[in-house]
Amino acid sequence: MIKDLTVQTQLKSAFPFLSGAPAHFLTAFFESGSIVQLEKGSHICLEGRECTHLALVVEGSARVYKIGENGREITLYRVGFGESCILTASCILSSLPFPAFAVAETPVTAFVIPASKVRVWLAEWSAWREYVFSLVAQRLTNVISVVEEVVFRRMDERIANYLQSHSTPDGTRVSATHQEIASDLGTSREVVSRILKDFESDGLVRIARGSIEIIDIKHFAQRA
Amino acid sequence: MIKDLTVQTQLKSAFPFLSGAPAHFLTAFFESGSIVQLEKGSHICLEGRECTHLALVVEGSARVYKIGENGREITLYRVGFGESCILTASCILSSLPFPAFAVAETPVTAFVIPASKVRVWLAEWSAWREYVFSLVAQRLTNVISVVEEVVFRRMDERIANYLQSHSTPDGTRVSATHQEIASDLGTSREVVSRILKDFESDGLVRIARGSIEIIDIKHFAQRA
DNA sequence: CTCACCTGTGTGACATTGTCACAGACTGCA
DNA sequence: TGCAGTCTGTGACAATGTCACACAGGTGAG
Repeated sequence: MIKDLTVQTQLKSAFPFLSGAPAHFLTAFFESGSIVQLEKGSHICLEGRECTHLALVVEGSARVYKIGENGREITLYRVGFGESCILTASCILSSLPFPAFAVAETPVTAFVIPASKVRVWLAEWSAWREYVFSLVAQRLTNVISVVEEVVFRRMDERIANYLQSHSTPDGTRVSATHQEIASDLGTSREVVSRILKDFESDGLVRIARGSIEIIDIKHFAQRA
Repeated sequence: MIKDLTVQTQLKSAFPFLSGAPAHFLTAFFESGSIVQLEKGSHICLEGRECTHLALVVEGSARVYKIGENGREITLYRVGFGESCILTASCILSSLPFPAFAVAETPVTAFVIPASKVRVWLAEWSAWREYVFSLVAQRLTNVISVVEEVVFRRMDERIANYLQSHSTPDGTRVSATHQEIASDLGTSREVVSRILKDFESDGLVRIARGSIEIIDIKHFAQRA
């Protein structure tokens, strides 16, 4: 139950479908859910678990990933501001177990609503339905593009891309360990180290402990 | 518009959500759509195209796949009896372009309904909503397991699995060319040939043109 | 301060998988 | 029979994954 008006305002800004919602839905929405705070590193959903609640992220970011027997990982997608752990929704609706892990990468503030409400609102509340549907659809196309990357792209290209999209706004620095990059891309740390080393000897980047500096942005972009 | 009662019966058996549907939905359903026949090999959806209709498969099977620059392919999933090209639905709902190819693997009979109806019924018809939702959710978990396979499993294991799940009921024969197997698994024909050859020299299978015979089911199962 | 310890990175050897260029083998049809 | 198209086999090499281990930098305890 959310009574605090500033929190309500915060939720409205994160979830545009709330603006313009009929008053009774809005009331029901705030009444049914509650705000939870998750520490960095805490698990949100566990593989194989049933999902009884849906978490809508108000602040922070969570990583949804798969993990192999050997300990290698691959990130499927991230859940951030205004999004929700939609795989949960998908489990709620198809009654399948959750097929991956989700972990908070930063401290996460989320609004949590019970599965039963998720279903009911889908029937009655068109904006809610569209929100959920389009999120699931986006995840599907998203995961499909992960498949495409993994199957068809070369590792150096993928790493170059990764560095570009994770760089500081000026495009010169990336804060990440080799292991973190490897876990996102579904490869091993050694491979990342090796390829970064190649980039470095080509004069494209400078490697430091825990960060990479892109020193030849123009040529680097060609690799990506 | 479907008037033929035997066709209506056929549709009802393929799509259980029609049984027990309110009469006006049933009428609207049969009025809005039409049956199409697709030849084997014909394309259903093309990558990057917008989707204006949703196809519900009554008979036959279609393959949804990605294709890389080098011509390599990987199958994301198949659409068969009672299912629908749900990626289309997902495009309809999120207004994203279709991110893959779909092709009829056998002659396909499908019931085609316009995108506008898909949306309208979602709001009003709970059985329809559940059908569409759970299908999208299934695809999502499905594609996620493709990612898992591709990233974490060894090729020999994946091929062994493939042969098992595509074998005749008695589990002894598989009708497929090496290229077909490769296209499903997202690898190249040479790799499939090589690994099958290994299986053959281990006495597990016998290779013929266009088919593979599993001659040591017990030991073969251990590879999978 | 020094040392043990933890995390992050570098490296070589080898296995697996992908790519390329061909060769050969089988099938259906003229 | 001979030809064309499809399917499979093979060797060389490149890219990636795995394993074992070395080393470097920082940090806290003593």
